[in-house]
Amino acid sequence: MSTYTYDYPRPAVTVDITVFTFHENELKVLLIQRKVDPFAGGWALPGGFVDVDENLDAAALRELAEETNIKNVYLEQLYTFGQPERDPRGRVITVAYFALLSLDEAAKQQVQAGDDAGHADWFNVYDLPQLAFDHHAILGYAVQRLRWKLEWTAVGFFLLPAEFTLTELQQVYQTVLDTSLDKRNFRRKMLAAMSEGVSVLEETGDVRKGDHRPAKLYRFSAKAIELEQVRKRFP
Amino acid sequence: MSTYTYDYPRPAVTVDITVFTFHENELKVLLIQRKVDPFAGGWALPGGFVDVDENLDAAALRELAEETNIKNVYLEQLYTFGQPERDPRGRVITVAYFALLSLDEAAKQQVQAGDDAGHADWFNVYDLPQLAFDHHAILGYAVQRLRWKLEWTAVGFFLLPAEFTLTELQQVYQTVLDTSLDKRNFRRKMLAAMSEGVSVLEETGDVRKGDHRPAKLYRFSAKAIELEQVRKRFP
DNA sequence: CCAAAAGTGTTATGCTTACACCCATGC
DNA sequence: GCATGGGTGTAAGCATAACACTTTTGG
Repeated sequence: MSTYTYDYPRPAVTVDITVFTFHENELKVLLIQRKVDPFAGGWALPGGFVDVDENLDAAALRELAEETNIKNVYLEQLYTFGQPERDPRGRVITVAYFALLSLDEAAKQQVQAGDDAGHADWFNVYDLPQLAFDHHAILGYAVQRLRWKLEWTAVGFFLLPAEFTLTELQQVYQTVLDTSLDKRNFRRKMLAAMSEGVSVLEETGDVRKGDHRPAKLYRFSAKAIELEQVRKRFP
Repeated sequence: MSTYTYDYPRPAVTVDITVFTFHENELKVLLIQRKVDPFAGGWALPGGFVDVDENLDAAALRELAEETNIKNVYLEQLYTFGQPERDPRGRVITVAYFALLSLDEAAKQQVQAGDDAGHADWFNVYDLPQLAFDHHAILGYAVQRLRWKLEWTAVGFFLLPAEFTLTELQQVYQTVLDTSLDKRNFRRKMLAAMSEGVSVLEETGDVRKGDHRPAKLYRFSAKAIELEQVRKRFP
């Protein structure tokens, strides 16, 4: 095997990805069961080494696809964790990512473990196993970021199927923010939300039938992705 | 010289720090003039390689001290830049930091260049030279972060001397946000700002004498650092 | 007809904004 | 006494928050 030599020691660089989705009224995160030491058999965030000629974002997407078979996620960089002791194998700096997967994408895509991972599975964020490395801290940071983004931007979009009811949307908010919300105020606020003069939500015209009164279906308007940008404090 | 060998190629990891201060009504950033290629003679953000057994934050503080003689800054991680082509010497991933230095600290500390740097100097953020590498992008990102933090938290504190007038504080806001603000509304909002039930600003009882009517001096109350946390959108 | 979830308005309060004049000092 | 920056109040409009009942469907 060929080797690579440098004048100074270099840390290894990895990416780790926290993927959230929303299913059965629970906020879920995707974990893999490690096949190899350290922490063999333990649960961890998906991730792996960054190739030398590879973008960080690309590395995150590649590792996600390789280890869990997931594609088409919303992805953003979260934070870089570099405590010297965070990996018992030596110095490993990890660039943590934050990803959101909609329920229908999650259903479509078979989440299955790749080469280095035993299993891949979804866990309720509020009921987690022990995690390898400092992944608990990374996940905590990711939850914070998710809460913040949900309050101030329209990322709820990425956690839901293309069409959804207002009650489903409210459940996402309530679960992620870990609080309960007033139904009337929630609906008014959501329906009033505008992005560049265009409503964030639009009716599809369809309804979802259930055991009781059918609920109108909505979709996020195409332009409404990062809209509703953080409000300015000084006009 | 000893060498270090690995089975797979590893990127080098650096930190780069964007240090802001406020002086003579200008928002300034600290740059160093590079002595070595690439970009010898050009201006760049201070920074350098992370030691293998060193925290990322510690690396940022060490490089800042070594290259510019600056200590006692407010420091936070900004973003990690890892485009494969961002450094002509090869793959270098940089963890960018964001730092704020108060005017009196800036005055106390002789900003002077260290080993690898020709000069260190303060530049008006709105009137910059060409920067080496992707440092212009990093700086742009840092300015965004500063604007955001100034609007939503009390970081203005870190850019001013321990005691300051409300007009000086307003000038910081106006310069950083690149806008003008209503004096009465600004004062009311600042004086009303509370953190955990305690006023963010308190009068020192002293005044600053100038050419005209003396201005009351204020300080940030000790607890008022990250206070005035981002307001919740859902009660 | 009953259970269950969907859906809907009003009022009070507090915050945000826009706006113009007097005050204290040094020269 | 005058020039200069320091300092102050109010009214209108808007967004937020609290709160309970009717509607529609399936069984």
